[in-house]
Amino acid sequence: MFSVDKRTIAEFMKNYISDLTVEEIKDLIEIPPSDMVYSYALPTFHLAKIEKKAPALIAQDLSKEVELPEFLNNIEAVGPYLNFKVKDFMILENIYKSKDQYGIIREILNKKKEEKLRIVVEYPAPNTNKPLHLGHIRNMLIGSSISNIFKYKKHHVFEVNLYNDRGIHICKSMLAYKLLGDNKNPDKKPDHFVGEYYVKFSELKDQDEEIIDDAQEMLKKWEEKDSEVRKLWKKLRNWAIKGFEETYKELGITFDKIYYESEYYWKGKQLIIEGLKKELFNKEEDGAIIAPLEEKFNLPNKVLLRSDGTSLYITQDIYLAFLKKNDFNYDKSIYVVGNEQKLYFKQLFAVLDMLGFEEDKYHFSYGMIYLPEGKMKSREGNVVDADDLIEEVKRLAYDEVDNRYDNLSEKEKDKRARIIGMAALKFFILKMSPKTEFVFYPKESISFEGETGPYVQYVYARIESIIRKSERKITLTINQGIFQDNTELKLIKQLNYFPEIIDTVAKNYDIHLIPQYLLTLCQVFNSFYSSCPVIQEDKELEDARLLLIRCVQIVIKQGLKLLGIETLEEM
RNA sequence: GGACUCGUAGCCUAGCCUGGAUAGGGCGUCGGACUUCUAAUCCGAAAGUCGCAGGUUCAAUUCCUGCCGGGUCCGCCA
Repeated sequence: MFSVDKRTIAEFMKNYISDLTVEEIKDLIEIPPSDMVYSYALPTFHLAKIEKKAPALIAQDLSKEVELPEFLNNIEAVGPYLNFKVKDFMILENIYKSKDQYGIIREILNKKKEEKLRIVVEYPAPNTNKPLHLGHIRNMLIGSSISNIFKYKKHHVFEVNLYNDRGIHICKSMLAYKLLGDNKNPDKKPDHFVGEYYVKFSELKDQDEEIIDDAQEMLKKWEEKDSEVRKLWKKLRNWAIKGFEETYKELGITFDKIYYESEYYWKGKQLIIEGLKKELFNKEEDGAIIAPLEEKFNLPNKVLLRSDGTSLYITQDIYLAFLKKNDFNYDKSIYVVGNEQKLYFKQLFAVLDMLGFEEDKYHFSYGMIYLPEGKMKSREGNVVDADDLIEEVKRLAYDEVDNRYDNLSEKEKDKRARIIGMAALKFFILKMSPKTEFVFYPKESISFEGETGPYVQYVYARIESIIRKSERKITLTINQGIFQDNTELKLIKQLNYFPEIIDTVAKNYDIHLIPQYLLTLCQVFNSFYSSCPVIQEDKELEDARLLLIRCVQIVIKQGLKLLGIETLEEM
């Protein structure tokens, strides 16, 4: 096997270009427009400047000068570009032999040495007083996908969750339950049950502002470990978590470790006080401890400890950073949190740096999801509930399946509905750049046509169907020069980019490149599908096309797997 | 007030970090394609001052400055 990427082309061209380094050439190489079958292109504008020759002439001269290497089909000058076409068969051979490992083929072939890192990924860190919503879904999909990608790259990944399970917001649900709950057990999904009392608290507060004092009183008792309050707290918290776990299961996510804020929130205090002793921080007249970030970091100062000496959110987060390092001895720690907390994380990381905790920390921030009526706010109840949404996409998918294949068993219909519905939901969110903010229109957003998860799954199923119907066995012994059709060549071209896409995603956290890549691949496939019959008289061509479509299938399956999306052999 | 961020056809979105081939897709609209491997598909068409104005460059959607418009955040919430 031999895998060709930008670097391979650059190393080859270095033989003919003395004015630039391999690295410089590599950075110049681009991917030609999609209607061309060339895999890579070298624009000659830079060389033109150095050599004081017309770009088109340089491309011409180079094309005459170069000796075609084994891994290329041809090299051609087109205007100011020198275009390269990677040998078709080599690409298919790479995929067919390396199977699901194709995305990391360069590592396997040892062309690329990568350090194996220990990486901690923290998400979604919900509050334990209300159910998960659409924002959490985006968070979880991003968190688990980036974890999948790092795992695929053979890093040692630890997915950790953190429960914000203490504080005034928790006591609000507790108080409402105490007053109105009649000591009932949940009669629905337990996190929804708990969430109802959070909403009920708001209603109580509308009637009587002073109820907030009772919640404060309850918080005080909680901190004093009052056994009654703790008992109530434990009951509600466990219900909430039990409910969350059902949702995690639906989404297919699991965690290696769970942190509970309640178990360590006070421990950060010690670190702050030590910092104060080292004169890293300042004590205000009223007793609050402040991190001076303005001069050194050009950030607003941050309060680390309240004037009454109690912890703030950042107090415990500072401790947690040390705790995670201690637990996992990580090389890199990733926090998947929305972009509204960008400043907060800059401040947190700055404070940690001041404390000498100079680990590799990264805030993986993503854009907020808005509703047509504005920002989602749990308190006001204008949220898209995660479980409702999951149910809805499954229901919509069920109807699609039911309309097409009425005679399937209920069990099979449900299975397909689950896999297709979840694909639609996950793909819809992951195909957009994590940075993009978007408005979610509940009725229109989930579709099964166009740029969707089911569109990609459909290609997979179509291929499976062809392979099932063909009498031939898939083999690597094909006529290597047989691919002539434009759609065949474009399909093979596209297949070659998968490993480079994976690299870019791991480097830049651009998860959406995977869905975008798969869409392009599937669009080219569907084009191929309508113009090139696979099963046919010419068995030599059939064999070659069978191999080609199997390779497409391998890449689709692995690409979707990284996104937590399953494939179906029939749909 | 300050910091950050976004503005690409009627709607949604990719490309911007690292400037280069006629700015890719999708939805919707209009017109075609199921006696042939699954039409959740494909083919074609109409639709764009890449917010506006400057600047840098052989070359700007991409980099820089200013402006206009939206959003998020800004010491004792989480």
